[in-house]
Amino acid sequence: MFQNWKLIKDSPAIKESKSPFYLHIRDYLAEQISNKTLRSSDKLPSERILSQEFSVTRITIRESLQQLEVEGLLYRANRKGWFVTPPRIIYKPQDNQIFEDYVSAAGRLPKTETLSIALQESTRWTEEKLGVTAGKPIYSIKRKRSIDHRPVLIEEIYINPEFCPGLTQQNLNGSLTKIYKQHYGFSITSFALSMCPTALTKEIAEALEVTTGISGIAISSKRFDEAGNLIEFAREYWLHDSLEIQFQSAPLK
Amino acid sequence: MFQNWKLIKDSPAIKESKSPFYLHIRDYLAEQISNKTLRSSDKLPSERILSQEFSVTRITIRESLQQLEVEGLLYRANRKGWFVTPPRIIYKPQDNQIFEDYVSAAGRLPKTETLSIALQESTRWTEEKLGVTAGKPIYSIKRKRSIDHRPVLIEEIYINPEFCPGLTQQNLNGSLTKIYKQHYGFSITSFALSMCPTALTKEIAEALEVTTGISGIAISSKRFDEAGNLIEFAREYWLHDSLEIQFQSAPLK
DNA sequence: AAGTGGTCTAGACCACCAC
DNA sequence: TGGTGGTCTAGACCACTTG
Repeated sequence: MFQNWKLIKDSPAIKESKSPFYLHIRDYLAEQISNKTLRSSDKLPSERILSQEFSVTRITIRESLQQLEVEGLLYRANRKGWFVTPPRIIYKPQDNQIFEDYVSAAGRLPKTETLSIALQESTRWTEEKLGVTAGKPIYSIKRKRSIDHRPVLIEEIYINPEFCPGLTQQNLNGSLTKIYKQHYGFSITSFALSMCPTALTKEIAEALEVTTGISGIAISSKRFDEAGNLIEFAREYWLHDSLEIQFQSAPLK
Repeated sequence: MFQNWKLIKDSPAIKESKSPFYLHIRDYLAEQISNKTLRSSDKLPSERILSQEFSVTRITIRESLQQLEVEGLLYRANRKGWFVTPPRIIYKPQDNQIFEDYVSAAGRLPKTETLSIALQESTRWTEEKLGVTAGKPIYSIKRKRSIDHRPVLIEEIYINPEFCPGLTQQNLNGSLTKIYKQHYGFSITSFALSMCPTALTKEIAEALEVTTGISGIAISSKRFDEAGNLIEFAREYWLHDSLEIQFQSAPLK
């Protein structure tokens, strides 16, 4: 499979191209992905093998791999190796769609796993975000969501228990929106989002089984019911390579 | 200013912390930014100076700096050095606001510079995106936009000349929307956007005076007039550290 | 001309993972 | 236990920027 990977560093074509050799390796690997020699989720040979193949040091091959990581073509599972990134999922904020639904609609397999749930005292920070008096209890939920068995986001949700007492009794490995509707009789009808490229912290990266410090997208949201009550404040941390955000203005009048 | 930057690698606190030393340096520098010892747009000492200060090799200090770059706290101007990143600008796609307006409204200085403009033959790619028959002429414009004298995005715009003949005669260092309105009598009333984290190519990075391959946000858009005509197709490449995207659902009924 | 970041070599030891 | 990626040392030469 990885035979005949030859890219000659001292060949005239490369010497006169002026771009550094690690970018030639990058192009070479990108081509393998593009022509499907390397397919979605394939594991690459180890860094040491690759550095032998291309006759460079590990530092150089790592620059090529990191470049492809930034581009979203490759990812690494912490200490497990390098893999070809699966296609991005399309996220349409204005549709206010449920994760399970839009992932399934794309022909992929969604999964939500609850990492922790607690009824804890509101801090000054959650007080500010959620509008609950400091010291009062709020629900704090942490979940991990995967697509085709690859973890793609961690979310932290803070919920005002006034609107959904006994929430901890529910099965939270699905849509909160549905639980609100079925068990508490209200709907989420409006929301505000903020999306920001950031780096994934150690804690988030470990939960997603990726290397600390790679880039991600942080999405903060506030969600309201019909009456305008602020029900929850949430933060999602997505792998940067898993997401494409689409937006359309209101249709023509 | 950079005196007394001491962080002792072999101190017990750091040794027992388990995290790699380059992250301690990262934390140290992040703290200097947070407490305003290092301020927006300040230049850092050179990598060699920093590596002496912290008693590590350049490779290690570069890992710290690159980490802060991914987080958006530092940026580097190509071969000029490392600088503290200015605050992000907030971008609200649904407002369909003009760059000059939302940057000014944030108390910052916008600037648009036209890099090139041409009436060229439509390719298969632009044909597909713009719906113009291949071989027919289309306007192709490339612009650079800055905030407070820092280039933050490059945009490539492809326009169907059927709706705005003689466009090249206009001053394009401002809002195209305004030109459409004033000179051609139509308005942009709907649009579709797609936003995607990517890496900046060599060409884009050079135009923005940053290092090739750093992460960015690619925003593709199609914009339509009142009658639903597709006027233009555009691609913007933003520095990832310059942008926060905000979105709000329709107000309550 | 001096200094900067960009690229690269040739090693090393470690923590962790799969077998 | 052997191999992986993660971290780090101690250098080097180059292209480019700044004075």
